Amino acid sequence: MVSVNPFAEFRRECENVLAAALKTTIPEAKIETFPMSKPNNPNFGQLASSVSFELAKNLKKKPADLAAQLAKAADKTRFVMVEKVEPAGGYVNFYVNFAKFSAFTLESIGQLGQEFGFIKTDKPTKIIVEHTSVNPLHPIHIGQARNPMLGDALARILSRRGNEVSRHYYIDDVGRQSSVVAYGYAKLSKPVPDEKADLFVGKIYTVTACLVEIKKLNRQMELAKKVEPTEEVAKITKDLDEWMTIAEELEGKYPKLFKALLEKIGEDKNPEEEINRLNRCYEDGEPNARALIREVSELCLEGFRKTQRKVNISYDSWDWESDFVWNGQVSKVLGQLEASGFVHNENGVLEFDAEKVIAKMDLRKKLGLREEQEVPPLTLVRADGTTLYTTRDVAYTLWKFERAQKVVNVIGMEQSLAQLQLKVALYALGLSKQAENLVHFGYSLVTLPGYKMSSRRGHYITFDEVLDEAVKRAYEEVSKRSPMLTEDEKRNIANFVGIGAVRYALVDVDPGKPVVFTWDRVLNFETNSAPYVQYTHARACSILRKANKNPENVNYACLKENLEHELIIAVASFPDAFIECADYLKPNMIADYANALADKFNTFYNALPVIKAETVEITRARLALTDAIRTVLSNALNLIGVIAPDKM
RNA sequence: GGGUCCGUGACGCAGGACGGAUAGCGUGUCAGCCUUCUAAGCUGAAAGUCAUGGGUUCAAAUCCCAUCGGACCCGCCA
Repeated sequence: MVSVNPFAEFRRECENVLAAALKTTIPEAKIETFPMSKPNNPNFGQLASSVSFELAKNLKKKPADLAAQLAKAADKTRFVMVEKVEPAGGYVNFYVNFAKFSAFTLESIGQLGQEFGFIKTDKPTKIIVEHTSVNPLHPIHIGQARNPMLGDALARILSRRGNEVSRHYYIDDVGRQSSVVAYGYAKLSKPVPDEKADLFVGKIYTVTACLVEIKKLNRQMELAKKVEPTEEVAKITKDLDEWMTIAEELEGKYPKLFKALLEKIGEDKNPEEEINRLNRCYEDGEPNARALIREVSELCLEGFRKTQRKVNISYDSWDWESDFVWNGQVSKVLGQLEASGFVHNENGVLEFDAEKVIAKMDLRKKLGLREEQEVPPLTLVRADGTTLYTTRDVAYTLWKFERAQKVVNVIGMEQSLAQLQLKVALYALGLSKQAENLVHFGYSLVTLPGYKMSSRRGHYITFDEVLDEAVKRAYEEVSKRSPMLTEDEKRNIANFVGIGAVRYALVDVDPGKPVVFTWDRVLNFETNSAPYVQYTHARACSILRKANKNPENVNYACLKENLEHELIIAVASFPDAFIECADYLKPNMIADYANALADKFNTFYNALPVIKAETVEITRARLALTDAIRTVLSNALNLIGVIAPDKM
């Protein structure tokens, strides 16, 4: 007998037993679903129901008496995987028949192998997962890296769930920052990078942005002094101080580049204006602007792609934001929004009245908003006629929904409001179905101790740096722990250990919680890390390798130890964990699951011999168990994009 | 000012959608375990008002309200 979800079979049997018992004892009680939970103590069995507490209320009886009654009424002749049913403390406890359940579970895992646990959904859906989408201005920094780690894990998980998943990278090349970097790049006469391209572009961006900002502040200062000298001047002075400090830092870090840009930008009276003009030309699709901005963006993306290859992440589609402006889809959607009646002109700019839509369509509850919570309006178009990010995102979202039924946007929490307004815009356009299938998967920022990372200020640690350091540290570890390995082996191990450690560390924490970046957090090679789980997997492989035989005619009944039973339950529950993590989008759960299973296996490993077990029969059964654990660890790691090695 | 998210041993975290039995794990501290399948490991000890105060309930870390503390948002930025 093979099952895709062994534990669920057991649970179903318990439910049936309980339902039948209830029918014979208290036929008048109507209970649709039985509350079933895993007791935290194995002495209470493998599943427990607190149904008696609920019944007690209406029947005015003691829960303990009801539990006893129900347990007694359980029809033993129908038991397959249930061993016994016992009342305790008001609960009805179900004990699994391990002789049968172990066989059932381990044979299922043996049969299904790499597919075990990946239960397919009843309704396969086309899903677009948009993730990363770092602006093509600077290298991906460690704060932003949380995004692809989560996004890729989500894509893997949803795809394993049986959906048709497409991974999209949205290239935001229309924003004003793109014009900033392009302006600096042009001023330097389009230099050829002498280092990784995104790093190179990032330097130009930071220095240009800084110099332009200072120039702008200086001009504002002069104006402010003429009119109202006090408050305004103080604020500008403060900003100016900050940017001057940054300028000093940048000059120290990249003296040549700084000097060159200072000189070139100095030629322009008002760089701000030049940049705005470039931005306008780009949106208009003017050929020179197009060529220039696309060139810098491509340069930067070239660097991104290298980084992505390192971490084994790929995309099915690279979507240029500018395409939606140029092909008229943005203006088309603007027209539709205007026609919806929720857009008005306010001092020359177009505003979308999200609040009005919500009130009129009675969306507050649907959107999970409180009664009194108001949603601010969204500006769609600037006075100069250029569009804003969210406006363009509406057009992009419509495009996505032409290709998928569901869209998951992996975007930082700080954009929650914009994502909400985007959704409201879909409602305004009469696209309720799409709006409901638009998911904002938000996550909190990664900060540096003391301050926020800021690309514009050049304050960041790049993802590449972290990965390189991780691999370097992993190499030192391997060399120390396994000096006998060949150089190639060490390098290979260092690579998947280092990268795995970083991936795991960024996926492991609840996305809603902020992470303060420290090296030892990301480069953890001990318990609760990818290396720990990888190591455990390698250990299991090692045993199987040394045993050198495929167990046949296994007598699973000789797995009698508590540790073995716990492991059986743990692996049998993997499908449940997978379903939950897929349907509730909880990638971090998989990391926890893998770590918990590894913990249990390591305890088992230290306590009970496999190859040198008391009898050959036990060895065979334990090998089967070890093999199942190996499979499940590997499948779990696979979901979060971490390699499960045979050896390390 | 308004809103969203968060607050769990010294530190870092899990559990929270769906309320149930003594709240898990790691780091650090202390005491141990390599002639036995990989010590990136394991065993044991000390360490908790689950931010605070109310409420709902037979039962609250979990649900509701308030307060305090932290992060983020409220832009003709993205």
